[in-house]
Amino acid sequence: MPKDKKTIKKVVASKPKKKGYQSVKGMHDILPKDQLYWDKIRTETKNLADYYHYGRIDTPLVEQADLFEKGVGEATDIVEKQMFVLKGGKDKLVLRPEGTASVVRAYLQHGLTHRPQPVKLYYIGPMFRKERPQEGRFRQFHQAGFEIIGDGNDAIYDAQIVLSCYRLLESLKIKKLDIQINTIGCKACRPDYRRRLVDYYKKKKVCNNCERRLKTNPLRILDCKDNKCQEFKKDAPVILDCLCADCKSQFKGVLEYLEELGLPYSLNNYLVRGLDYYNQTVFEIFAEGFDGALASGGRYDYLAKILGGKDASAVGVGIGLERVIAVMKKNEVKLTAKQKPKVFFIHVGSLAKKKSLGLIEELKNAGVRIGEALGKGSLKAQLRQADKDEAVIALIFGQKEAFEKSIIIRDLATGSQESVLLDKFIKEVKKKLK
RNA sequence: GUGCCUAUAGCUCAAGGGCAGAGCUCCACUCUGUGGCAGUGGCGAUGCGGGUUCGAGUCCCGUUAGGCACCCCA
Repeated sequence: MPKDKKTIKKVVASKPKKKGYQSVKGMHDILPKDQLYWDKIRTETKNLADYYHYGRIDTPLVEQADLFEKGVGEATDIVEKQMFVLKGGKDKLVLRPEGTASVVRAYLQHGLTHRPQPVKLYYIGPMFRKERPQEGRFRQFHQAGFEIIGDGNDAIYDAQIVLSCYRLLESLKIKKLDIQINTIGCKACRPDYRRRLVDYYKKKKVCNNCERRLKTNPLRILDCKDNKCQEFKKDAPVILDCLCADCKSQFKGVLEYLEELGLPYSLNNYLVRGLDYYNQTVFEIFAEGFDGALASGGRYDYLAKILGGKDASAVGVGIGLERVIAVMKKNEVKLTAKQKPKVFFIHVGSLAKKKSLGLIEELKNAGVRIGEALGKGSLKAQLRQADKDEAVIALIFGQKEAFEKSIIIRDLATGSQESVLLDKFIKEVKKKLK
């Protein structure tokens, strides 16, 4: 009986269980089409790192939760609620939410403290934070990072980190870069500033969020978006007035180096960072095409000590690669795609098909890159493919050719073709390509 | 984590509660060993699970994913 077509379809379709799997929230596949961007980023990062002598370091994706709780800060959102905690086992393990703590851990663990200081390292890899995803913010995302560890808090290292990051973004054709920079003082002077800030804001009617920030992280009040809070900001104490002599001269030094380099920076006394380990220099880099920061970093002189190691001043930066790619796409940065092969191999018939893999090997050994559609049966389909791939010449190898030990070389633009013997066809192909 | 918006074919988009459609892509044929162009045909979808209804892509609830604004951050 011709029952309703739709009903039949539904019954059939619903039989084989569910529809299928999809990648989990905030985690994405990177398809071949997008690998162009990633290749570009990887090569530019490596080139720059080689030039400035950063050694590559890869640390595990999984670390002790402790490392970040101590390092990044117990009260930060990242640690408090954004870490992926692994179930099972007696240790509390987490997927790393950022790179710096791991790098410092490795620095201490492997005695890099006994290498010539400073130790300069770079990394590139995935990080994990359990946030609500939106554009430029994912649960698995990638960062490239540069770190300079050891040898005191010389301002020239801060400048070199900013420079490295800036040049990398430049090499990726990201335009209208804006470096925002600030200092947040040190153990000696920050508490003083913090106190003055709290005293000031305690008397104001700040928004609910800032009410909370007042207790957890008062410096954060400074970048509140609430209108009233913005107003209060005008008369709020300024960090620069509270700096100790060392912090003052350190910051001055950083700015002087940046000026010497001609890097365009703007002073932003309201810039603070969310991670606890920062001190003195903090900076973020912005570009047209994305609202948030593309990269951010700063000095973290206390981290090594916090992690139980010896004192080691350090400065570093992390670059959000998905954000970089978002900007590259908006700027329509052109990437040179891998050149398509100009020669296309076509087989006809089973005998020829049998010999085709071997022939292609010969061409490969001779350095001729080749396109093919070996699984397709008809000559027509293969030629159509050759056309789509924008091949210049086609090599047609059929039953007859297999017997005669020859092959047809066809010029795809003109349609003219000739048969040549197999022992000299490679030479002919190379001649045609010139 | 909070609030709001969205979800139809591989892609871009249609369909007043009443037969799920188009363009592009892909595949095939016209042309059985010769491509592009053209013509013809084909594959292929209402994210998932419930509910209301004679009838749901359309209305309601839940869920998953995406986006926006927060929070926060790369």
